[in-house]
Amino acid sequence: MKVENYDVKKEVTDKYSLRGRVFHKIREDILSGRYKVKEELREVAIGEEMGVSRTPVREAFRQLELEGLIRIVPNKGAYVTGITVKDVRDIYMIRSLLEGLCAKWATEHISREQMEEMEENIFLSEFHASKGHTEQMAELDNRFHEIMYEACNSKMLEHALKDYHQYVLRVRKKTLSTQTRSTASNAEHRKIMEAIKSGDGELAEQLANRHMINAYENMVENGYMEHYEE
Amino acid sequence: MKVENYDVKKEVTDKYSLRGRVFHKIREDILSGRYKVKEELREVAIGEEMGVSRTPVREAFRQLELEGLIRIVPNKGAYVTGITVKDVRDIYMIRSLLEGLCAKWATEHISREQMEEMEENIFLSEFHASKGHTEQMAELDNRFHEIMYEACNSKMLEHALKDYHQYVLRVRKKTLSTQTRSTASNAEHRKIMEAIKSGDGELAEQLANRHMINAYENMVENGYMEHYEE
DNA sequence: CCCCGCATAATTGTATACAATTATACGGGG
DNA sequence: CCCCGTATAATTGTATACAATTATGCGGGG
Repeated sequence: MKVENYDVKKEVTDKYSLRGRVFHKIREDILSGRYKVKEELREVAIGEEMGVSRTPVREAFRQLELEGLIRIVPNKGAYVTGITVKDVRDIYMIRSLLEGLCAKWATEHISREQMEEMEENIFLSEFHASKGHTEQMAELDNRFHEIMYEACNSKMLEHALKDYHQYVLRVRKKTLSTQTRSTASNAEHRKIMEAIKSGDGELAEQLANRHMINAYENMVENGYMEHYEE
Repeated sequence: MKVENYDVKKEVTDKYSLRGRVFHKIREDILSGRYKVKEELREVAIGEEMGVSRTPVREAFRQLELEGLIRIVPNKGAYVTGITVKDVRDIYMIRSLLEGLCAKWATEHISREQMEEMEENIFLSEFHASKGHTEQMAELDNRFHEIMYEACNSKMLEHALKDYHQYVLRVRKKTLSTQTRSTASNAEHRKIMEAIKSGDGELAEQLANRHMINAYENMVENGYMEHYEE
């Protein structure tokens, strides 16, 4: 039998099975903060809430554990994981390197459509920034990075970066609501885009690199790290 | 209720539940090559072989999917994933950056015991290399990297690197069996160790960086990439 | 001969029942 | 009053039953 679309690391896209729906719902609830850190998730409770049995809930748990959102203790239960201040720092350092690599590869492989979407993204970002539309700005910021992840032409790198991106998303909206940072962020996005467009991979790498460091330092300076533990 | 050992991303260590045993068994069978790439894994067959029902097998599947060893197609089945030539290349490029970062951080955080194990590891590697003990050499090579992962003092980075390491392990033994490469590899390990010991993080980073590139180029030159698809 | 449609078999998805383990409550001894 | 053991309840782990989906094989029409 033949299987197409052979991703090495496949994300959970099965939104239409019960397990898939449970997975995405719990994930949403964790990221949105409905479930607090270290809160215990009970299979029956979640199953009843969604009108399903424990079976799909348990399977969703197994996946959420490997996604890093919960931790399962055998014979005990499933607990929402916390991200420590150090974890966030480490992630940004790792991302700094990988986003740089991604920008370099994107320079070599970006398609016409992707380039257009990126330019459009920056145009819209600057527009919404001038209007103070924080919601759209956060959305566009996420999308900018995702375009780059997709453009780098590497399933492995794309998956890794989306993973980390998702991870720190719990606090990202707060960070971007700072007017000054979002303006600076937009300017950095524009420079990265221009470097990619001009075909200067080395420059794109350096800029993307620096972009992450700046974002991290801004978080620290503004005390956003206090949202995390330890 | 309190939960200790709060890893953000937890690996599957539950070896004593049925599901845990199934997980590790299937993983072994995939890595050892018993199951071929694209082979379909049937829940009942594996369950019968291990004398368990489908339930623990299914849960093990969900975890193996996110580990990237199998791919589950909804309502169809579970298939052993292949790694393409490009995937391997991408992983080595990513690892090059991350191993560098890891070496730099290890320089700052390595403990006395870890340093001793690392020196011992290199001593033993050189010994077994001179005797041509390929099995032990592969084991020690893996362990060298794991010591560094543990020494970097970052759960996030350690997890990511172990992940990638695991990933390319399917073909690693073959690579190391080349006498010349293993000698070169040992020399590189020694230099990395010495840089860490002397506290030169920048140098350790560069060496670890280069070490990965060399390992990759050696694979290509010796045609080991042909074990992969595409 | 090939292609299509339908019946049947095989396989996965989910629900439920029961077993094993762990948490909780209560009561007696110190 | 506290500590501890035991009984009970709650929760997770596994097996099984059934539903839904997909693969397979066969016969008829072209």
